[in-house]
Amino acid sequence: MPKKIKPTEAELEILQVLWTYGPSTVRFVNEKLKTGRDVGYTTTLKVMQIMTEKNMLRREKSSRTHIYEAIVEERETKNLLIDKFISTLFNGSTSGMVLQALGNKKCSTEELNKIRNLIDDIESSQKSGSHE
Amino acid sequence: MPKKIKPTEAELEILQVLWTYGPSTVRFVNEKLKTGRDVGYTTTLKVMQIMTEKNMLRREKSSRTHIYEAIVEERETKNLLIDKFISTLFNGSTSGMVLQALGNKKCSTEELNKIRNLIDDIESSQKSGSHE
DNA sequence: TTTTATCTACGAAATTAATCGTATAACGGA
DNA sequence: TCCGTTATACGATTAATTTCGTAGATAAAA
Repeated sequence: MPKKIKPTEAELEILQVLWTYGPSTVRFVNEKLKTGRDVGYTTTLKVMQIMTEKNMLRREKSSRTHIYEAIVEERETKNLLIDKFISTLFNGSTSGMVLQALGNKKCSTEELNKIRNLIDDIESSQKSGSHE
Repeated sequence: MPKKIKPTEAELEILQVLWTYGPSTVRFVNEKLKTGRDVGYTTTLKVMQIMTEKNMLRREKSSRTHIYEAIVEERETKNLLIDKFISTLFNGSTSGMVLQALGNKKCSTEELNKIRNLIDDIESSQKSGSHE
């Protein structure tokens, strides 16, 4: 099998920064984290070093200031996390979770339309049946 | 403010059982958990006792076999968890998460229709504007 | 060239979670 | 009544996570 992906809370925050902004320095990541909560520089450094050991990040250390990049794939990782979330909290029902999420938070009309279009796509491709 | 809800993994599993099946014994909950993974009876007991101390569960101890019931409200708790999930992993974009969830897992046509209907409802109530 | 600021490395404390062993009490059937 | 089963209580351990202080190296500024 490939690999077990089980990032901790702190690791997820860091991954999200790296996925969003691309390869970054510890300083940059720490600044981003600090917008949400209080966290020291060396704390972030340490976690990122550990993540590198775990092969979740890759590090470019040619210059004194290292640049970190996420190795773990964004889509794949998030899919796994969503799966787990849904199976633990919604007895495996994707629609159950989606219904609650949509009922809960407000989306713009535009966003809702995007979702509707996706649903249309899924349904039509299901009807045309073809694949499995 | 009301209360902080931050259940651990193990606690969430237990809550989900209690939400799904209603007030239950430790034995029952443990049986349910064991369908997914290996976990000892006293482990489950201990966690449920701790949850009771934390006021997440209420316990009826009139008979020798205690009955536990979730105090924390299902919808509210799940909303908080979804919020956190979305803000950590999708930079706060509900639609981003929903799109990925739908793209990821398969839903039945019926489920997709339920979602579509919900979207319709939301949009029409947004147009009629009225409230707030 | 000093001094000051900024990095990484590293160790280790503090916290939090999860797991289980053992003790003890109560119940139920033979 | 006696024994095996099933409960809860509780302590303790293990493991994982998070946090940060300090040291030493390098760069930049004065």
